[in-house]
Amino acid sequence: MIRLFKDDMDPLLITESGQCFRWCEVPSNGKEKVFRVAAGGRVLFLIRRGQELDLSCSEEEYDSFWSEYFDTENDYRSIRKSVDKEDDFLRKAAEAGKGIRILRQDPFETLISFIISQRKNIPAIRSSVEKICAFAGKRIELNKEEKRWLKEHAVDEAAGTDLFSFPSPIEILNMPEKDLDSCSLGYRRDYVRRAAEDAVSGRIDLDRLLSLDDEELFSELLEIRGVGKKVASCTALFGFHRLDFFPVDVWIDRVLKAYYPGGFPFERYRPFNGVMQQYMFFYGRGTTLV
DNA sequence: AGGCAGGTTCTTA
DNA sequence: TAAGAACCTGCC
Repeated sequence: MIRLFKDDMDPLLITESGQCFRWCEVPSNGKEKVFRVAAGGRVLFLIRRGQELDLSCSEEEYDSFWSEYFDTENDYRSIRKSVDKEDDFLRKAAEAGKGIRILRQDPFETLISFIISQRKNIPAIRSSVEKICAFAGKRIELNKEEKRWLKEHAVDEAAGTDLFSFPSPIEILNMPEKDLDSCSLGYRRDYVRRAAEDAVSGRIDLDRLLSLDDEELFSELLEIRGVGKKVASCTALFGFHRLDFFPVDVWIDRVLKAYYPGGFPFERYRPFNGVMQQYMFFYGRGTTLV
């Protein structure tokens, strides 16, 4: 199906944005880049043509799941427009990051993914996450229409096979020890297992966290082993869709030091500081900072 | 071959 | 309250 986006939507930038680890470009013999995302126990393939998106899903599935996942409620163009004209760096960053959206990802998947992310580079994070899915997730089968879509767009069949959902807490808990050991988690393994245990036992109640305000949510996330300020902010921003969180990692730290020695104007961009963070992260990583 | 990667925890002063 | 070391693993 085809969907027209009124504002920003670029699968390439989202794949590279660092907010998600299960987006990727898949090999295709066609002229256009084809992207794939696994989320919510489903898989979707996408091609962008300007403002248009060619999607492998049905209209019903789009309306019932992907539309919300893409956060179509928010107008990112207007958020970009709010950038201070005098702020040269942020203006350029927002222009370069046009197409990034903050996805509405699953809280548990986001929590585990960012626990894994500490002291790892992005390819290593992706690799660990995929291994966990393959060991403990449920296999995702494509239906006829989706297979036909792949054929029509000259996508290698392999891109649609051996796909797995991100496991639930109980599925992670049920993993044989040797399987979890094979996910290259290193010292993060115990954090992951413990978070899964606590989610199963109810010591961590993600549904309850949904109802908390930003400040309460943040302090509750910090209680989780292996979760510090950075991981808690990322989980709140990407997993709970709290758009005002502003995770500070090594890249953002460099940006802040180089361009905002007097401090970043958080008051100005409330409640969308997290969106600005994404632009700054993306642009800062792509540019060489002094 | 040794250092480092989207941090957090633990120890020490 | 703050600085410093240790931590798994893979990759250059």
